[in-house]
Amino acid sequence: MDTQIDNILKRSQLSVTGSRKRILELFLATNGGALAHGDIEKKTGEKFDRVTVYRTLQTFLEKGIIHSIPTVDNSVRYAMCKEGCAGGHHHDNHVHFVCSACGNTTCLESVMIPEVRLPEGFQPEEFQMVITGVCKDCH
Amino acid sequence: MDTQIDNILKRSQLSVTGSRKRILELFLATNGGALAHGDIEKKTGEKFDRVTVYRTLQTFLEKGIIHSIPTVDNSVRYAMCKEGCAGGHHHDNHVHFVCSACGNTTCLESVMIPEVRLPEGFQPEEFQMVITGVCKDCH
DNA sequence: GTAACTGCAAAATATTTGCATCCTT
DNA sequence: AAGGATGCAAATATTTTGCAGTTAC
Repeated sequence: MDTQIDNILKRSQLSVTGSRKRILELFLATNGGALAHGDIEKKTGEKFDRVTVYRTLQTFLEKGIIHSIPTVDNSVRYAMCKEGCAGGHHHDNHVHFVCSACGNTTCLESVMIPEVRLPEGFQPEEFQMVITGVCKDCH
Repeated sequence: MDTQIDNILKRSQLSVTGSRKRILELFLATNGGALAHGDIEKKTGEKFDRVTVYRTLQTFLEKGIIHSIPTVDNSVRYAMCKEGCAGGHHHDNHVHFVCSACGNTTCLESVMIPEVRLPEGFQPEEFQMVITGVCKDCH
């Protein structure tokens, strides 16, 4: 019997392997939160080679299973894509919230990015909005 | 006689030195555009030590002369702060546009970030909005 | 069995730190 | 003159690449 995780991988034509399952599981467990590369190494229990994590993230990114989130600090963070995200093209039009207290990034699924009017000549393709502040857990 | 550049540095209680002037000049010349660390090394004519660039950017950031811009790719980019940005606290509430063709980042000073309504318990402090697409020069 | 994935080693990059020297005030 | 800034060397950290061994299908 296939689990949800297996299905996600198969849908993207990826082999179902231990590390992929573990990492995907972590993303699901984080539930909308964002993970940096370092988080993944820690939270999986340091079982994988760092290289495998890099490659797995890269693969997930290409297949559209996860997307990267822009942050003001250097860190690159990833979060699971919701339905509607096909490989490459994301309709990831919700707001990301970075907590300055706990450092966690949350996808605010309920908050859509509002429309903006761009100056003449600018052709938008993708919108990203990041709000920094104090999240509801650190309040 | 003091130039604009000298004034900016003095206002932030920084010594007026060659590298700082050069880097600041570059930011002014970029006119709202954003620079990645690599751009600065290139465009100044490779005159400085890489370390100096790192430290200068760090200093400018602390003094509030520049701010960092979040991007979806890993790169960290910086742009000049406008008046109203004191050290640490920026009122940098305009939209940033990243061109997928030429790679340049532009501050769209005329485009304000619209208000959004956050879920209960989230206390916003800073808003960042990044739009990716094709800029007016690459159109 | 074959193609794809992983882990190890090592290379290539990027960033930080220490310290002696030089420049700004 | 004194403190801060720079440049060099080197230590760290991060990310990428090659390849042989292993695993999924």
